[in-house]
Amino acid sequence: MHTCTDAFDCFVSRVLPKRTGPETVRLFRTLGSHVHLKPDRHLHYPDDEPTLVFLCDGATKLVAHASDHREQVLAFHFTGDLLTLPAHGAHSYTLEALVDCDLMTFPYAQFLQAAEKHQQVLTQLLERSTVSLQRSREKTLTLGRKSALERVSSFLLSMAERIGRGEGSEVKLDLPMSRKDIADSLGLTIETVSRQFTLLRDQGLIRTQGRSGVTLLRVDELDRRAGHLRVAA
Amino acid sequence: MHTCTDAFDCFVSRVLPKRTGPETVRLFRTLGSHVHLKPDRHLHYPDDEPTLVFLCDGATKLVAHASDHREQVLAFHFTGDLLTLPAHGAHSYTLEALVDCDLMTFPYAQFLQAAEKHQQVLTQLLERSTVSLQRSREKTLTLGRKSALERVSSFLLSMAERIGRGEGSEVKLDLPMSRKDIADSLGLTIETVSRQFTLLRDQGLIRTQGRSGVTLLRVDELDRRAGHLRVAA
DNA sequence: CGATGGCTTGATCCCGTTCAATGGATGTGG
DNA sequence: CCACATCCATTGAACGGGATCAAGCCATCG
Repeated sequence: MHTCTDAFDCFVSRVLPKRTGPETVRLFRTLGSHVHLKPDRHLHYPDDEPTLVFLCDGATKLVAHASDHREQVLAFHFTGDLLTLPAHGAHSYTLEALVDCDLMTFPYAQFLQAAEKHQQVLTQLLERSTVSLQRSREKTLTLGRKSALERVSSFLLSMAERIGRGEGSEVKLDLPMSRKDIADSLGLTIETVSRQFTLLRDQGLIRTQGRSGVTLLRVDELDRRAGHLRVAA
Repeated sequence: MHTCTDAFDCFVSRVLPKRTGPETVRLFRTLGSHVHLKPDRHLHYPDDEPTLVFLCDGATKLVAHASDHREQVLAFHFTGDLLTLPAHGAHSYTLEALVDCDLMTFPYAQFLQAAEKHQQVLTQLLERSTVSLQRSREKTLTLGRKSALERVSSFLLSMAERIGRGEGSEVKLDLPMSRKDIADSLGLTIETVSRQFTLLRDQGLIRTQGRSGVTLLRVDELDRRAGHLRVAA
């Protein structure tokens, strides 16, 4: 763990307002640490206080751990995402890399204090926190009231929005997470996820290439399968 | 819907910093509306932009609606809570009163603009948003990986924290929500929730009085039943 | 090209749902 | 203040979707 100019610069340009004074930039630099994570490794952070993480490059999963070694993936994150790792309470949390990752970490309380005089940073934190909350709420609905097929359809549509490359009416995806990760995110088992992929493939809604490649062929039909109220145009 | 000094004053004292200038208070007053909701009625709000709600008094549930008339309770709120109603996307949302409620509503974007010069308000919004996110994440774990008994135990412990009255080693609860609401919050059916209540009663962990009264007799055992990693002291 | 680990497919089981009936708390009119 | 009606909660029996257990399959990498 050392301070790396590259990653920090990435943080500055993506999170701090354009015209931030050099002394403020220096303050944030003293608070932040650069960490590189290899796939399947998790971030070590103090478990008694929250940590703010900026994902400069890569993809991660935020995992909650319950008793009996059960795991639930709370969220996936991609390049440019800003996230807060909660202090451990009734459950514990880990941030794990799906691919090689570069991230900047900050002690949450100190970061907030430093940001207090810069409402643009606060506003941005609030905005991103709201987006996270919104995603988490959608996931709550998905886990609470949807069937396996609906969950997998929702997942694919959600990934399409975040990392999909549109090609005409199709959307191409290169999933950085394994079937196990998807299952842990949707409250299902590997086997069930696999069966839903097969089902969607047999219905002609998706095409799969190898382990990580997925092409969405009929987004409208997926919306319907996902149990969405409004179907995308 | 009209401007009511009482409810607004409640908002001012609970959300705005102590020394807020009268012109700022006036600005927030022009943005906010006071609404009284009777039990089972829901708040009407524009579905294309988020709304900020301060719950002056009462208890509400935030409900997400999927296709096929399925409902998922995303969160319960109690007196003093500040919450954001999202704009409708793939799903729609309603805020419904569990008991008589007084609330102040603000257009989110305008509220944020008014708050921009007052970082204490921003900080508070951020703080409350973080708490909501944290609760939502706990719920995600609960819905994704826990059994019916664990879910109901988690629910009771969570309610104990928020509206419980400790009496010695016992905690007394007066639940404002019905079994249906609890079921919709936990991704279960009324019948299953009822069965878990019976189970916990038979095991001597809780006592029930009428429909809404619950006394937690063994918090430590409930923690264990809830699948928590750490058991409360 | 062969080994490894993840993915897919199949058979059986179980927890929570569904359907159905009973029980009991709350509230109203006599 | 009690009888009754209503609605919610509880209890029971049967069903089903996804989990579990168990093989095979095939991408990916040495």
